[in-house]
Amino acid sequence: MEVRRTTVRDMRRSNRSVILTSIYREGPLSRQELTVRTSLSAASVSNLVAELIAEGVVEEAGSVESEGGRPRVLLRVAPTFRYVVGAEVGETRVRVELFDMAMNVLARADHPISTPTPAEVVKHVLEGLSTVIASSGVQPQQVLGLGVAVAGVVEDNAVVDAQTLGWEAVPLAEMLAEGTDIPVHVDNGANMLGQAEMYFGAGRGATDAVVALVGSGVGSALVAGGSSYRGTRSSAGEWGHMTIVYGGRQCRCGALGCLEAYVGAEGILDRYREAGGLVEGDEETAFVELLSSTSEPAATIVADTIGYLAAGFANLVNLVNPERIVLGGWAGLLLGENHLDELRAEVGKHALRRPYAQVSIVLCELGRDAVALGAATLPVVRLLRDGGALPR
Amino acid sequence: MEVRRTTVRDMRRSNRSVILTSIYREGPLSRQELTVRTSLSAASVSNLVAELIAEGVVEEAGSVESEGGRPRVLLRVAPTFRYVVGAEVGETRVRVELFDMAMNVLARADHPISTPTPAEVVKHVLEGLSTVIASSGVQPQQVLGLGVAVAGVVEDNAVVDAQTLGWEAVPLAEMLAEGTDIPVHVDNGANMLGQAEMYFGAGRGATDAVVALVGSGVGSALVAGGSSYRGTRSSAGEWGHMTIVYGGRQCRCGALGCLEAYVGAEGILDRYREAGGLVEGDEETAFVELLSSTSEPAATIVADTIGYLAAGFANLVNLVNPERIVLGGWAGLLLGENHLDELRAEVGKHALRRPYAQVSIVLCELGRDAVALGAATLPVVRLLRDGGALPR
DNA sequence: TCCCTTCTTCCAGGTCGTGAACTAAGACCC
DNA sequence: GGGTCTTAGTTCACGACCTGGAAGAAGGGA
Repeated sequence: MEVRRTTVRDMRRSNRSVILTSIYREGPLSRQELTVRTSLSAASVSNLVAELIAEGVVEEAGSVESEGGRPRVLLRVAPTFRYVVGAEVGETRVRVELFDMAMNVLARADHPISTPTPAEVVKHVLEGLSTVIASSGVQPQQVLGLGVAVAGVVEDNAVVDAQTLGWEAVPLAEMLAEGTDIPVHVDNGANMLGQAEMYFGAGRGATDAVVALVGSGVGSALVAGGSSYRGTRSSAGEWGHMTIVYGGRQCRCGALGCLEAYVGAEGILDRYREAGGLVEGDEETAFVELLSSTSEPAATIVADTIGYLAAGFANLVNLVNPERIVLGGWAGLLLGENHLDELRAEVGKHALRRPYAQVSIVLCELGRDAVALGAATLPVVRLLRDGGALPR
Repeated sequence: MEVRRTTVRDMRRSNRSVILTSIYREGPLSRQELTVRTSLSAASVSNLVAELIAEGVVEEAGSVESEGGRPRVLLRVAPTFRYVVGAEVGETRVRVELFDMAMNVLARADHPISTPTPAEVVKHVLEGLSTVIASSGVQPQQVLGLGVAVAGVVEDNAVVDAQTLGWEAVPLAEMLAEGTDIPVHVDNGANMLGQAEMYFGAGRGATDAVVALVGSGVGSALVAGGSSYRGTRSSAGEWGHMTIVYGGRQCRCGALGCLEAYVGAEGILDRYREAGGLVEGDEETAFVELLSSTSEPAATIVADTIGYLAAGFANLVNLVNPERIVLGGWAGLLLGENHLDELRAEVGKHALRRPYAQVSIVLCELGRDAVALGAATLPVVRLLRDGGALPR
C-alpha cells in the first residue's frame, strides 16, 4: 500500500543500480553491451560507469577481441572493492566466513557452542568477525557488512522466534551492533540458503522459484518475481507444516499429518523403525544406511517418502506455479541423488498438468554449507540496490 | 531479472501514479494530505494535481472544515472522467456491466449461452458491450477499457486453458479487439473476484492476502505485496488441487486426496450421499438443505468439511503467511455464515502458532456477482499505474 | 594508410522536484 | 469590523538529470 515518490536523485541511484546489477549478475560486460541491455544512452552509460570506476566499485578487466574496430573494454565489480562477512548460527556451531565481492571465501572461523544463548551467539559471531578480518588481512573499514543467518523467524533484523534455539524476541542486530561498527543484517537461515542458490547456484536466472529444504526438519524459501517472498510478517515458506495426510502422524509442531512428519529425516526414520527397520548411529548415518539398504521395508519406506515428498512438491506447483523447484537440505540431497527421476514422475501424479509441465525440479548445487554465503550476500544485495552507494 | 533504466519522464509518470493511486484508493484527499502521504513537496503536489485536474482525471470535491486556517480542498478521481466495462463469461451466461470510475453500475446486460464456443462468447460480449454503452448513454470514446473474466488460465490476454468451457489456446483479447476499438483485458475469473474484494470488499487495505473461493470447485486468488501473484505462467492459486489427504478421495483432476474433493460443494454432497444423506434438487438447494439439516450424518459431514477446509486454510497460513484470508464462493459463503468461528478455531489446530496469530479470516463482502466488477477494475488499475495517461 | 567500432567529451535542449517566498482563505480576538 | 494568526496552496528560480548529436580519440584490422 505504501506508495513512494521518485525524485531526480532516485533516478540517478536507480540507473546506477541498473548498471551495477547488470555488471554484477551478468558477468563482465562492456559499456556498449550495457547501453543495449539497459537502454540507457551511450553518454549516460559512459558517465555513470566513469563515476562507478572513480569510486572504485567497478573496474576494467581486459577487453574483448576486436570485431574490426576498437575492442570493447570489459567491466566488472571490483572484487576487492569491499569485503563481506556471512555468519551461520546453528544449534551447535557458529560459522563465520569472509568473502570478497566475487564471493570467494578468504577466511573462515568455526566455533562450537553448547548452549546457544543470545549473548553467547553474539560473542562468538563478533569473535569470528574479528578473527576472519584479522586472518585475511582486510581492514575493518573495508568490510561492507555482516550478514547473519539464524534458524528462526526474523523480522526487521530482530529474531522474533527461534524455537530450536529457544529464543524469543531477541534484538540480534542491535546486540551485534553494540560490538561492531560494521552494518549488520539478520535473516532466516532457510532464506539465506535459498538466496545463495538463487544467486550462485541452481536457482540462477529463475524469477519464480521455491528452494525446498529437507533435513531433519522441512522448510522452504519462496522467491516471487525475482525476490524473496516473506509474507506479511516474515514467516512465509513453512512448507514442512503443510497438512498432507489429514488426521495423520503427529508432528512435533503439535498438528497431525504435516509433511515434515513424513519426509523430514526424523519422520522417515521413525516410520522405518515402526516398519521394523533397524536404525543405528546418528540421524545422518542411519539415513544413509536406510537409503542404501536393499531390504523390503527400507525400499517401501523410501518409495513412500518419495510419494509424500512428491505430494508436497505438487502442492507447491499447484499453488505457487514456480518455474523451478530446487531441492536441498542434507536429507533432500541424499534422496535426490538417486531418486530425482522418480520424484519428478511422482509429482506429475499429484500436480495439475499445466503447472507441472512448466516447472523444473533440480537439486541444490552449493551443498549444505552455503548458508553463510547466502547471509554474506545480504550486504552485497544492498549495495547493488543502492547503486554502489555505501551505507550511512 | 529484467532491469530497466529510469528517465526523467518515468519519474513524472511514477509520481502522477503515486498521487492518482492515493486519491483513488484512500478516498477524497486534500493536497496537503497528499504531500504527507507521498512525501512529495507541496510544490510538486500542486503542480501534478493541477495537471491531473486540467486533464479531467481528478476533480475538486468540496472542502474540509477549516482548522483555524485555509480550508483544505478535497480531491477525487472524477467519476465521469471515463467509464469501464467488465464482462463475466460463465458456463451458462455472459454478463456485461458498465461502471463509472467510482465503480457504480450504470448499465447491465445478461445473455444466456448454451454452447460457450469462443466465437459465441465473443459475439455476446461485444453485443453486451454495445448494449451497455447504448443504454447508459455513454460515448464509446468515453470507455476506458473492457475487462473480461474467464474461468480458465489466462496468459497475456489469451485464454490458454479453460477446461470447464473446453477451450484451449484461444486468443480471446485479439478476437474481441477485431470487433471494438476499446482496449481489451482478459483475465482469470477467480483472480477478478479476488481483485474486486481486494479493491472494494473484504480485502481492502491488505497487502498480503488470499481470497479463497469455494463453490462447486475450489480455487483462490493470491495477493502478494499488494498485487496479484500469478506465478511463472499465470496459473498460481490452484489451491483446490492441493493434496490434503494423501491417497484419499479421487478428485475430478485425476489426483487423489485434493482439497476440492473434500470441500468443494460437489465433494461435500458426494460424501453426504455416501454417509446415507438424502441429496435432492440442484447442487445449491441440496447444499442449503444439508447445512440446515439437524440429522446426525449431516452434522458430521459439515463438521468434517470445516475440518478439511481448516487444514486447507492452515496450509495457506503456513506457506504464504497472509495477513488476511477472505472466504468466498457460493458454498464458502454459506458455510461461513454459520460456521466461521468453528473454522477459525479449527485452523488454529493445523497452523503454526505465529502465522495463525497474524492472520484474520473473514468472509467476502461483495457477494458472488462481483466478477464483472473485478474485471472492470483492470482498465482502472492500468490507468492508475500509468498515472492517468490514456492508452495508446 | 584507411576504415571500422568503441568510447569519451561537450553542449544545447528539455524535464523534473525542491525550497523559499508568496498568495489565498478562513478563524479568532478585541 | 479590522487586524492578526494559522493553515493551504502557488509561483519561480535553481540545480540535478538524461538525451541526442556532433566531433573526436583510441585501438585494432585489412
